Amino acid sequence: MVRNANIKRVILDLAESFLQDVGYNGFSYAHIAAELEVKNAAIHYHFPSKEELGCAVIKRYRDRFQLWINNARVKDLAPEKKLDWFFGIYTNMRADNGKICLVGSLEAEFNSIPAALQEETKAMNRELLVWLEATLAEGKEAGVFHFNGDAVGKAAVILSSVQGALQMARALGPRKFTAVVEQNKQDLLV
Amino acid sequence: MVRNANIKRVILDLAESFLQDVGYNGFSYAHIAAELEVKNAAIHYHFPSKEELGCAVIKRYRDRFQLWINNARVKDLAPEKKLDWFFGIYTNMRADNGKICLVGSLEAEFNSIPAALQEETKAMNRELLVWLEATLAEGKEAGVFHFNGDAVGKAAVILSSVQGALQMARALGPRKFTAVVEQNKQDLLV
DNA sequence: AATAATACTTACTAGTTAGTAAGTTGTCAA
DNA sequence: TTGACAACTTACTAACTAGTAAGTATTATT
Repeated sequence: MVRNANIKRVILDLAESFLQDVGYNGFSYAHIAAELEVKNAAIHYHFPSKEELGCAVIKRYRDRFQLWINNARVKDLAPEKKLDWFFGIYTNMRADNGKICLVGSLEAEFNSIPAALQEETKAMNRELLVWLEATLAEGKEAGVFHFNGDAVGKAAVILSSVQGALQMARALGPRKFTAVVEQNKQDLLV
Repeated sequence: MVRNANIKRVILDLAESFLQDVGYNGFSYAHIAAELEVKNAAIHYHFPSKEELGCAVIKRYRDRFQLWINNARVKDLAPEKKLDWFFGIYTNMRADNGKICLVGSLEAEFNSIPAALQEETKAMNRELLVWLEATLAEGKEAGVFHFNGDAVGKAAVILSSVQGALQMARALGPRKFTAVVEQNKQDLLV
């Protein structure tokens, strides 16, 4: 029986969307099943436990990110264009729809999610930060980015601020997120 | 019967701690009751609904913040000392114990919390940001803070970055939070 | 045509959730 | 001493949670 060949992908899409919208503790198998007009057990057939589903979402996201940063379309960009691409990821999460990033969502609920999902979250955050550190160092070296201290500290400020800004946009409106991105760029470039 | 005269305060303390630890969807009346060695219904007696309890936590926090910023011990400080006091609030939340700020916790779960709690969260975030904007503007005027653009944008970056950094500290360790605070200070002062 | 595998549904469990209604106990004031 | 009130407990409900076991229908393979 093949009702939907991409059912596994669609479940992951929905889970990812729910994570960004209501968080890990905010959605259930019933929510996903209802969207797909199937029964709860159908979701359990594809992802036996919620922990596995959550981990699969993050694993896919990590793979996606690694594919992008190793692709020539990003790899060969100038540092300031790389940064624009990076901010674009967060902009495309649509703060205007109240979505936040996966890292922020999972870290906010960190102490009430399964251990395996905590580990995936750690790995994802590390990978994002490592790439940003390298990009900032590259840009400083090239003389296009200007900041005091090392790239490690600056990367932490930028990543945590966009993560926080997506959350802040829920309370204070999506323009708050745009303002944070613009201020970060201004801090680096002027 | 007066078993504990401060029971209401103790419930608020516990609820606040749970919010910072596991989030609104991560704790229940049963968790609070267990800590106090009473039954669930005892908590409902003091706070009929979880929504009211959540709101009461935030109201108390807002009052506390207003009291501090209107107190001479903060009001009369130099801008850079005001900022140190402000960062101190977040440092005292103890990132090393995996705690995050209330604003970040509630905004991460924003789309799955009651409307009244969303409003409290909005008000709290606004008040923090307004104070930070004024302090940054005051410091720039006095020549002790240096940043491009206006205080509104810079305040948004700083506030969202410390909010995000407390969450990031869960995945990458408490030193990540310290690094973000130090980088923010360096960006402003050097 | 028989068999096996896939992708489900039906029906269930045990645990947790917020919340309520009614009864109990201790304290205090008239 | 009586009664009112505060602060509970007991006992419950209806809804939801993740997860499972067994059965069913469709499709692919031999």
